[in-house]
Amino acid sequence: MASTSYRNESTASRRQAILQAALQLFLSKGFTVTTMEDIRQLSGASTGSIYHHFENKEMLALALYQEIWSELNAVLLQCLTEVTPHEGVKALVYAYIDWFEQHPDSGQYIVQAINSEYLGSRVETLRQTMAILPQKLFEWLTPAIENGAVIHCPQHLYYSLILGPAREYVRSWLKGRIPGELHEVREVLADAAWRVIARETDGKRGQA
Amino acid sequence: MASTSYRNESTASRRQAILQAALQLFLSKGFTVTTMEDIRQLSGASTGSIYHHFENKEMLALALYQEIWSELNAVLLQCLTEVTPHEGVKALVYAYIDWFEQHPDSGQYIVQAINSEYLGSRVETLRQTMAILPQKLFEWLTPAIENGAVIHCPQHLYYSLILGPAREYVRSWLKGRIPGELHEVREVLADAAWRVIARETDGKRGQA
Amino acid sequence: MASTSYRNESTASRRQAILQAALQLFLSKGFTVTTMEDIRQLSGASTGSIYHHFENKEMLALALYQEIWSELNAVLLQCLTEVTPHEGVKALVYAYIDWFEQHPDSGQYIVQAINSEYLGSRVETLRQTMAILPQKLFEWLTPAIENGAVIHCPQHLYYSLILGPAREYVRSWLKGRIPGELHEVREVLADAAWRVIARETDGKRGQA
Amino acid sequence: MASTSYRNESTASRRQAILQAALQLFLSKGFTVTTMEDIRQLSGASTGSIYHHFENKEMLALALYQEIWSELNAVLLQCLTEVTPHEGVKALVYAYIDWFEQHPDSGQYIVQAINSEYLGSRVETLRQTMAILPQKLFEWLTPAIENGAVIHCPQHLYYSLILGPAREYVRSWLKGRIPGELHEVREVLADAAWRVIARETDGKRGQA
DNA sequence: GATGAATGAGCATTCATTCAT
DNA sequence: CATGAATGAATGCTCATTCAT
Repeated sequence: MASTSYRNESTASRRQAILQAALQLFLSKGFTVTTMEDIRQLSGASTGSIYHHFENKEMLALALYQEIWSELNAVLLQCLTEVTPHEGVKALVYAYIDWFEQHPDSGQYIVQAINSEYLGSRVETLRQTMAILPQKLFEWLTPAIENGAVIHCPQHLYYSLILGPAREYVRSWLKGRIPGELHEVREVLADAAWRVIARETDGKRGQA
Repeated sequence: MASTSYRNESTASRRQAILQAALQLFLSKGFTVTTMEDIRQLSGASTGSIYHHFENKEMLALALYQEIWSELNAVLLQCLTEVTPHEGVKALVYAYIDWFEQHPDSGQYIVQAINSEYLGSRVETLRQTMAILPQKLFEWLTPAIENGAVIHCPQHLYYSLILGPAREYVRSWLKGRIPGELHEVREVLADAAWRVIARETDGKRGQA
Repeated sequence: MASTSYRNESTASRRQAILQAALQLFLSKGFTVTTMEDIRQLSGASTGSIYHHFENKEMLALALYQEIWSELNAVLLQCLTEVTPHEGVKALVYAYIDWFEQHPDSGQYIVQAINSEYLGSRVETLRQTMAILPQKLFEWLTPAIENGAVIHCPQHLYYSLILGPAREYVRSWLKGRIPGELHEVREVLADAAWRVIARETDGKRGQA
Repeated sequence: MASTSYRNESTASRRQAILQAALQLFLSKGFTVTTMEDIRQLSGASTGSIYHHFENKEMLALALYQEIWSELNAVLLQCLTEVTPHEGVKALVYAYIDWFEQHPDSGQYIVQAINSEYLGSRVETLRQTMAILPQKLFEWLTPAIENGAVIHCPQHLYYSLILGPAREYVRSWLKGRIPGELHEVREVLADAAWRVIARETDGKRGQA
């Protein structure tokens, strides 16, 4: 019983146990079909405890989303401490891909939950949280843009240009449509990401 | 049937009304969230009548799938009466694309239902029905294969080679990811379909 | 299909088919649990046809009771044509026992149905029908009572005295509590029945 | 529990209230005809509460059976603390009869429920529970059997020999077929029970 | 007489949520 | 913070019965 981490009875991890159980159930059965009773049993928490930590089922799904997104976000934000834009961008793509490879369940959830109806109504709440990274990224890139190392384009596009391809690839990989391991394509995607936003003087660009 | 004015639903179409209501609801709310009461109200049928026609909710979803698939199937099978393989294959792709453009709701349903959990258990029942067309297609192609007009390859591949690209494109279009109208790509896809299976004597093949 | 008599499509036997199906189902599943749909399937009749012949489920159970009771009654009434009381009484017991041995299902039904709740409200209707035999029996015995061959006692007791023991025995036999065949006890019960009501001059009576 | 005045049902007795309501309804209307709504109204519990305590209607009937059987069992087991076999056996019969006289409803239920279809499938579950008493009885009798005070016979027969007649009598009394009060026959049945299993030296046995 | 589609009240059961302890 | 009994609206489904053809 005490072997699985999410059934640890310590106060702090009770919340985590619930989130962990919800994650597994939402992924395997879907949000609608998963009952609070399912979550109660798998998490080892009592009904009341679940409602103490989360307002209701929908908010639990939302909290799960935010929890996961924060983790990923933290990992990505750390890349913005790299000294050169080239290194930073490559680190970003590497980190993005590595994180999904190491957390396929969490990754699966944030990829599919955002499109689901049950979070639809709360999506506004998420916008703020999710706007942080693109903003930070732009701020971090600003010096490079100003000194001409990076192309000049609408602010919100940098994020899509850099992580868009990786995101698309990860999505397909999660759906099982792409065999193999994610890290095999890290370098290709990272190089591409840099080439897309780098202002280059030679003719390499034409090959992309 | 039409003699009594207060019967706005003829016996034959009551079943259709239920299927039509179910289709709209399953698409807009999802299978699980849709209640039999929803279907009852939208279709105008009574609870008992729905259960008279369909064993239960799951079987209603299955029947809806089969009904739609049969329609599409009939349209496609008719193409196999074309005199030349070239015309037949092009007709097939045209018909496939046109049908989805004219029946986006039905199309949406059969595309997403097959992957859903609620039909999962009954999918075996569908296999038989769905195996008809590939088989008929192969039989129809056999003369052309034997006289060398069409390439020789494993039997079950012809269907995928001919309709696979169209299917993939339609899927994306249904998800709203591709703007524009479907029929704009009919010709391209139809030509490609023929080129893929045609045994050609000149060097055109290399360009594909 | 035509092999079992109760699925014969001829108009006359349609009613019988329904009764036969109801009998089997009421015995095996019980009245409440048996559905009209069960009866419809086993009888081969349509829903409407069942309701054409019987007002509702309760009345069907009642009609079944009366039908069976009439059969048994007819058999017993015929015994009252025997010339001597002794022969008549013995014939009565013999007929009673033989009928139950030959119609265990019908017998089971009339034995248990009379105690059930669902016929309770209609039992009054049955009283009249069921009062015929005791009355006829008394009338038939009257000459013998008057000439002293048969004891004198309250009118309604003759029936119980004569057929009571056989009835009790048959009841137990039907419940499977008594092994063996019914006719093995015919003679014992028949003799006892006569001895109970016969006015005898010797001392045999004391042994009973 | 008693501190808040508006809680007329203490937590512990809510379950009992449901069982009590079910008992009365099952006896008066029968299991099939009794609805959960009936039970809800009579017990004062909410629908959800009933299902919180009992898995479903069938399991409620089963729990009721076990609850009652346990009570009777406890009473009977206590008799096995009597010092002499003679006293113990008499106490057993007395206790059996007294319990049924004091709890005619509970008694009625366990007598008829065991033969009903709705418990049929769960009867296996009951076997274990019900095998306890005969086993304990045998163990308690063992010394007396070994020292010759009690006859030697197959183990499982002792229970039937001692309580069989009382059980049969109680059954008839419950059906209303036997007038009078149960305790009037306690002594006769208790004496008989002892005489049946006692190994006696004089000729009294022949009179039984 | 026969058919079977249609009806709708009724039932067992589920489940998110509340709240006293 | 934790517990779990309690709540009751909602849901899928059943089934006796009706009725147009």
